[in-house]
Amino acid sequence: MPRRRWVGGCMDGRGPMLESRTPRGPGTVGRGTAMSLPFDPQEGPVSLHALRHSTSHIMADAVLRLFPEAKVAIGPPVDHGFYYDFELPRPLTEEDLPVIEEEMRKVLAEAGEFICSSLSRAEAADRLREAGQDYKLELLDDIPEDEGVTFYDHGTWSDLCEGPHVETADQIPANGFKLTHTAGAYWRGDSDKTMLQRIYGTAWWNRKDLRKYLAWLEEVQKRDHRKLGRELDLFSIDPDFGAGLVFWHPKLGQVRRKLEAWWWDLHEAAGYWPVYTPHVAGEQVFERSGHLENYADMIWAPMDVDGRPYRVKPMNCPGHVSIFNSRRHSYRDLPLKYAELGSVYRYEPSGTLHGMLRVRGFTQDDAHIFCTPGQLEDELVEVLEMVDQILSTFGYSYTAYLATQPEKSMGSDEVWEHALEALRGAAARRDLALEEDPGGGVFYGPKIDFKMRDALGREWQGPTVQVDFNLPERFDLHFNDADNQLKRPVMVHRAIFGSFERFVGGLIEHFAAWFPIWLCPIPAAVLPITADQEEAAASIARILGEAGFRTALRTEGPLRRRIRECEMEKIPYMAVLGEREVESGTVSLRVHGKDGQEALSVEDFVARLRERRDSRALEY
RNA sequence: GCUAGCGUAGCUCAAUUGGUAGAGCUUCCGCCUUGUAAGCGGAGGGUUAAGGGUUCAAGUCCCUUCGCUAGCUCCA
Repeated sequence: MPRRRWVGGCMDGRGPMLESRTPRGPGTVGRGTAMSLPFDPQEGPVSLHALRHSTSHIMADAVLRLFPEAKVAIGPPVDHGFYYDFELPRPLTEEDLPVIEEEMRKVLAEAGEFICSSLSRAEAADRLREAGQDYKLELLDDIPEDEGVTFYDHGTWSDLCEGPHVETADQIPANGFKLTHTAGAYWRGDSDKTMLQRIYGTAWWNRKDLRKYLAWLEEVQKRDHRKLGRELDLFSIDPDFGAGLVFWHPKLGQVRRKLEAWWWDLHEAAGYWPVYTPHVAGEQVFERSGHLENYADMIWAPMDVDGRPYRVKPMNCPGHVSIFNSRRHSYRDLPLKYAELGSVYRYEPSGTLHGMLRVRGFTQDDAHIFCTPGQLEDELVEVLEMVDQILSTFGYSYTAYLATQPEKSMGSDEVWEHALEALRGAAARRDLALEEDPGGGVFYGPKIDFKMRDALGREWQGPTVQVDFNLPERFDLHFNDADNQLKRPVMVHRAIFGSFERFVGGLIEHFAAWFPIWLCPIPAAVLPITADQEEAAASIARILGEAGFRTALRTEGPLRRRIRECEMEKIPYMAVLGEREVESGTVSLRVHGKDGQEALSVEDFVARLRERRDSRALEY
């Protein structure tokens, strides 16, 4: 939640944040991906937050002038801007936005001061009823009896609102805001309630900041993994096969292979064992696991095999549990760590699908740790270590959130306490700061979720480490302890990439598809200037290929054109070969993102590629 | 799933008030022999997402289905 700072106006408005709820929202680029834009800490003398909130009032005023019969709902500030929800006589189109903006400038010219006033509930209700503002009346009803009711007025506009706002309309720059898009939004975020029309806008202290933000948005669009995926032939989705099912094309397949190989290396070194489990299972498995009961909506419909219902797996855990349960375990066996790149299928509503980021079939980098309660903390330390190693390799910074016991949960308080202690203890040993998310845990156990920040400052849902009390109970897991008593093992569920689809989709945007050498599908191109250098070029390409670097040998067409083509294909290294180079046994190296060229020997070129690859360097 | 919008060649886009589809790039074939982000010429390519309807006539209007986009709800 963005920090709220008081700015001007009066202090009456201490009620619930009528309009300032929704930390999620707008800034979300690419829906449903759990990304949200960072809140810009750069604030002027008056809070940007207040500026945006006030701009949303100005917009509501303008909309009511254009549509006098409109009803208003809520209009909070959000990351980078604001929105306001309306019930309108007709659907809005893109063409309406400039018209509303124009009207806003007129409102701005006459708005004057933002005045806050405290009203009695009766007065407030009268005022809203008179205005026919039913949604606001509903909000009024929800304000607790012991809290004050405030209105914010400017010009002829009056709105039930907690504030805070700017002091006068003069503080809102006429060239610092822009309406960006419209969308549907349920009243109170409830899919059973009316669908309202939401208008999103962005607002800044000046034109320069606005332009900077718009340029940033443009960059976001340029990096959209769907756009790059098409342009660079990375992946596709074929409606004949089904929405939300991803085809990894050769170049992206190569990226994934490298990730997988590295992932397995790390896991083997950490004592995980690879396991493989079936993609379908008799329905009773998911009945017993509780998935059918708790996640019925996301499990694909059953298929009939010999008169018995089978399901495509939505999770890998029951499979790993089955392996664990296939024999008796001594405490000496523990911890047991099973790892699988497990493909799962989940039904996601059609409207939520989004490129590789939100799909219906995906592969998790899944692993389950079965251990004794006493081993839990050590195991968690190791997981946190691996999380850090993996995320920092890509240059992601991250924040960790500890989700504690929710109201509805299973397992004794004692068990929860032990697990939380282990999570906290592990974090402390790693010097990992934990943001608390009280009550945010899943019903079956506490967890640490990571949010990672990408090159554009956007937040993505990252790794997760969850302690699970549910499955060991449901599948009656046990091990024989040193005192010859059968005991319940603790089960830890963890994924670091999350899913390859989402993670790699994110990587495409994070790197703008300029993958580091160790992942880059085609790290180098060799370009002979004329046919006379073709033979030498082919030999260099062969040397690079033997060293493990896929290399493009491009001989057709003018050099300038080939360079352009390689640049557009995002090949970071281009070795140009002319008469001079062949004579001296060098290449003229053109490196993406660097000006000019450097001459170096073929050996040095290979050495440089090796160094970048083996160190998993982020720079070329 | 919901609200709104969209679906024209492999890609990016055109097609006056309904009058039977056009460009650039890509691809292919020639020519050009290239010094650091587009050399020149020619050719090929579309049952306008699919199906149905209105009309003398539908890319354009209506309906259904599929898919996509912005959000909402939900999620790895």
